[in-house]
Amino acid sequence: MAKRIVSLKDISKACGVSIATVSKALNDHSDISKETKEKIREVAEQLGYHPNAAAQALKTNRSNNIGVLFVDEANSGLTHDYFSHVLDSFKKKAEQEGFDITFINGDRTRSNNMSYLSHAIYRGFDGVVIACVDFSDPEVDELIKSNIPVVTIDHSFFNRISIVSDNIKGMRELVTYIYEQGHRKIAYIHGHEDTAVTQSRLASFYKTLQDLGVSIPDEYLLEAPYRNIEEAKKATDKLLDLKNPPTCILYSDDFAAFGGLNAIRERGLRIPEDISIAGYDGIEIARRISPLMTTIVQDTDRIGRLAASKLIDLINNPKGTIIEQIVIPGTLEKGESVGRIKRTK
Amino acid sequence: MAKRIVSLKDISKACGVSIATVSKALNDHSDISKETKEKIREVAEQLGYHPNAAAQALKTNRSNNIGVLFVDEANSGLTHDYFSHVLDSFKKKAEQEGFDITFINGDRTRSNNMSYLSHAIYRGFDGVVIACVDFSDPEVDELIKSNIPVVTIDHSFFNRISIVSDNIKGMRELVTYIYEQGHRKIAYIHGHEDTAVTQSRLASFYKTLQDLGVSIPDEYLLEAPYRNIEEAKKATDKLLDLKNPPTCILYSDDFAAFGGLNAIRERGLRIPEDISIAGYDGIEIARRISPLMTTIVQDTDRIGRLAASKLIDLINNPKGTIIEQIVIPGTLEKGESVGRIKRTK
DNA sequence: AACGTTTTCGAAAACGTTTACCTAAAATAT
DNA sequence: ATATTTTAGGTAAACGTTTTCGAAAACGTT
Repeated sequence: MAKRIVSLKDISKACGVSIATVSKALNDHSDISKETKEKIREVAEQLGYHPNAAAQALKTNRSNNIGVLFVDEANSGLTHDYFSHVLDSFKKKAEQEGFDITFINGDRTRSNNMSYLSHAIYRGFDGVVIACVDFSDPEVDELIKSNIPVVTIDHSFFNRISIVSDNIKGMRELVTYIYEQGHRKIAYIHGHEDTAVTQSRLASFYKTLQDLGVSIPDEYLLEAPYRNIEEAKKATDKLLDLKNPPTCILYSDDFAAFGGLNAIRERGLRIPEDISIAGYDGIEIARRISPLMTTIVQDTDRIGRLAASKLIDLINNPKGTIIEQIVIPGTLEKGESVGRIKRTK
Repeated sequence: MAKRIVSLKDISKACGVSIATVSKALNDHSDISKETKEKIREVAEQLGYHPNAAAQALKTNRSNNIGVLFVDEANSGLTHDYFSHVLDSFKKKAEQEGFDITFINGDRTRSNNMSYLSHAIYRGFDGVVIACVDFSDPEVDELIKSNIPVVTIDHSFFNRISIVSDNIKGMRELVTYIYEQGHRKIAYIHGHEDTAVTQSRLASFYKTLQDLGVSIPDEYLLEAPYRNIEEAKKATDKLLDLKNPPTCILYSDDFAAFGGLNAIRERGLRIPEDISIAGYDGIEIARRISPLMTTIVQDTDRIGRLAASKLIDLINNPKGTIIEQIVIPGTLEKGESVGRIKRTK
């Protein structure tokens, strides 16, 4: 870097005023005259001045930087459809409000090892958003319990703001719709049981069926990892091999549902004529190719935006911001992968 | 934040040594005795000391932070399959090397407006990686021409390191394979013409056909935005309506190819029996559902990793790092969406 | 015993800001 | 005319580091 970086001092010298005056002028304080301000701004521009985030952060204890912890089972929230959309929306909102986004280091192998919290303190994040992660991780817990403003997504903690997709309502609507199409033999290949998301959906699945007066055999419930086409296919095969197979299969997500689709097509069965399937999430591809997937479209845009906006509220007003759990409803996308069954009673 | 942040000074007081000694001990300098180092580290740990990135950056002019500029036409590199995978790989490598990743603000509407370069200077990024962007944007140009270490992805600039996917070879292999399957009437619905990627593929498409002695009518070439299922479908319809329709259609990417698939299925045609299609990128879903897409799998993992590793080389050794354009080959995934045509000569 | 060398540490400046407090002049009020 | 307030700007400390330089102490060598 041959180029020296131009600082307030350079401007102050060029303008014949003090450094303080320059700082105040650039920050539009009221105790600097209009003329001086203009002069200083002009010179700053001309000299190619850029403020120095590090110095500002050091002095003000404000980094204008938000830490993001997005990790999924596969250790990459980035390539995860649902979370990448949430993150994208979060990022847009945060940027509008003048914040930058930095990832909280997910690599546990590096030499200079730091816990999530250490990392957040080190970088001086004004706040942190957490999602898509093993919330039982003690490091995550440490971060959440710290005094850094935090918002969690799809998992709630005591006395912390969270934004969660309404899995209860989503699952209820989905199951009800399927029921209304005449299905009574409904299977569910759900995700890993120890996540809050799975638990909500599973509970709602049971509850809805019970309310509808439908009872299903235990063998209709299987577990397969989220977003895993292969495992979902295997589970589907198991269901199809049952003496009394289901007429409709729910999956943990749209991706997994494609695994089911593979299994079903491999047997020469048709969707939805011979068997129905439904996904969850509403990722683009599922809503664009045939058979259009019956699914719950999660409002990733709103989730991300709200997470950012609540976090920023919390940053700017730690005492005054109400701590709440915000539930964002999804919408049923009927699609065409669930067919109508004539009930002969 | 009621909690005072513990600094070197606190440690120095607790240990009865100077701040300088603490700093040196923590940084493992050779002029501090083993005993003192141990003592200091112990106290630091016990006091819950965390270094302050801002202070370090201010003093050393090193932020250990890399700026990422990933913007596509839809203004979100994050939800873009190809780029999110590249970014994910980049991030992993960078984190291993002790760097954090911060997005260079993409929002041009915010009040505190800054150019990309301003933003990079403001944050003191040690380096910058650019991809997925309108490279004709003057702001991008300004950033690239600056003296900040930079690596670009999928676009090359004079005297700058770039990592590019081998679109020439990829397209050649794809077209050659299709040719070998007997196709002579090959159409190409390509992406927007002013990107380097499109130009490479298009040139290779022409060249390969010429080498193979195949000539195709102008009407076989259409443009549709990348990753746009709707537009790809429309373009496909146009091709299918031709008096002399193609037997195989290439798309700008796998996503667009699904648009073609829709158009084709809507007419009751079968893939690949009645018509063949091929995508590009090799995104997961295309390789997992039937018909398995014939496509070129881009090595996103290697592209991201190399971009990070070259950028870090450049950061650590600005003079000594060779400036080169690294070309990463993709691999042909034969899939099953391109069928064999019996040639009756 | 005298000298040189090595080891270990500290003092202080510097990085680029912000801000509490001060001062001098100008404007206003009495 | 003086007293008071307002305006405009400056001084200097502080944020938490790193690093240069110097100095004292310990050690080794003749």
